[in-house]
Amino acid sequence: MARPIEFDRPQAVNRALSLFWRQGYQATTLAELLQTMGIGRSSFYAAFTDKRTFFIECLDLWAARTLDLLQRARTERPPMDALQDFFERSFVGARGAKAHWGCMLVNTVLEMAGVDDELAARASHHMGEMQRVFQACLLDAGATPARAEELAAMLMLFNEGIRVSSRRRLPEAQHLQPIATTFRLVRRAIA
Amino acid sequence: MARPIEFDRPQAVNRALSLFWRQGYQATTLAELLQTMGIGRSSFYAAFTDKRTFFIECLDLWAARTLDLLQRARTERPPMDALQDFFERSFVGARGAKAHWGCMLVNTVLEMAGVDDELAARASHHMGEMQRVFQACLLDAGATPARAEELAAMLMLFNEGIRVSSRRRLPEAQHLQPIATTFRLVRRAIA
DNA sequence: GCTATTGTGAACCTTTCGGTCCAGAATGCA
DNA sequence: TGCATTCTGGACCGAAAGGTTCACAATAGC
Repeated sequence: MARPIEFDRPQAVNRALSLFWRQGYQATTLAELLQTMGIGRSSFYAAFTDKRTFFIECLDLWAARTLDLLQRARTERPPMDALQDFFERSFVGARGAKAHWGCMLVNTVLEMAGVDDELAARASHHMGEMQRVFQACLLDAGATPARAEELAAMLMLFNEGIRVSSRRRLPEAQHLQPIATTFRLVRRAIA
Repeated sequence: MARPIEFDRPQAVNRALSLFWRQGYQATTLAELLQTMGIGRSSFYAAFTDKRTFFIECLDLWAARTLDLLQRARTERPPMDALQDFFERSFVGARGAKAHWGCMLVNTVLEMAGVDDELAARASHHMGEMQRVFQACLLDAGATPARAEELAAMLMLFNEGIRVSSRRRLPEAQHLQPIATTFRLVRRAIA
């Protein structure tokens, strides 16, 4: 054997993911990626094939993590609380700035639809998986199957809206109040 | 005097606007614009300064037209019907394909936030104007001022969601049903 | 019909993009 | 210690981006 990989792969991926999340695919240049990741060009191409392939890896990772977060919350609290928390966290954001980055899936759908439909479709597919978890939460909360499906579709629409809104940098009150309004209506529709 | 402008300015702007609407700012190249508009490079720069300035002109035009459409509908039907029509039209789309282009304001916010904040803020500002019209419709429909403000914020969130969803190319039923669900809830909240 | 004026097309420029290549450095093993 | 292996930094590349320049062409006024 010879020289092993010298950079911290997961850390480098994490840093790059943040860039893609914040700026999107097109606006993120290779030079920025390399600087953020702290590696050279050839190391990048040796490890990740190319920019587009690497973006897909980041996208899938983001989706897996978000899905996992939602699933875990579902085991720790009442299902509707887990859902509402998930939505509110989209604004407050665990670590400040990320609150304004929206949802990488939504960002990707809007940026790439009509430009690179394969990327857009992949992001859209992950959103479908999220919607299924919404539906499962609503079922747990006692909704009928038909009602759970209907409300899950509505919540996904709402999720998309929230993720757009969170990129607008409005006063925080303008964000949280509509969530409260919506969940009040949804909870009532289940009961 | 000498040679007057030889191309049809409004027509050229319309064609370019469609490109920007569908593909966004970054993915639309100058070469594509020129070909679609049917003019040469120097004519473009003479008439529109540069790509970014021209994009702003298109963005403002899109916003003005959409606002006008909504305002006009408000004078022709009951206010809640005008609103619901506006939302449903976002999917059905007067002329087919445009239904999948979403909302140029939403698209711009998501593409440019964190990349060109001035463009994102301008799009966001126009969305604020739309929200004020939503609010006026709700007032006309008999909501109290406080309730109208609350529901308008919720509808704007919904609008954002719908415009994202419309770019996902899902089966049409998956679109229209959540709108019906939502408006059922909103109408009940007013009464 | 001549001339001053001004819009136009095409060639050109600079920068930056994503991607390739290669010499050399750092390791594991004999 | 020396050799084979393989990862790395940086120079390099062609393509394409947005933007500029300029000679020419078409008009209006005389």
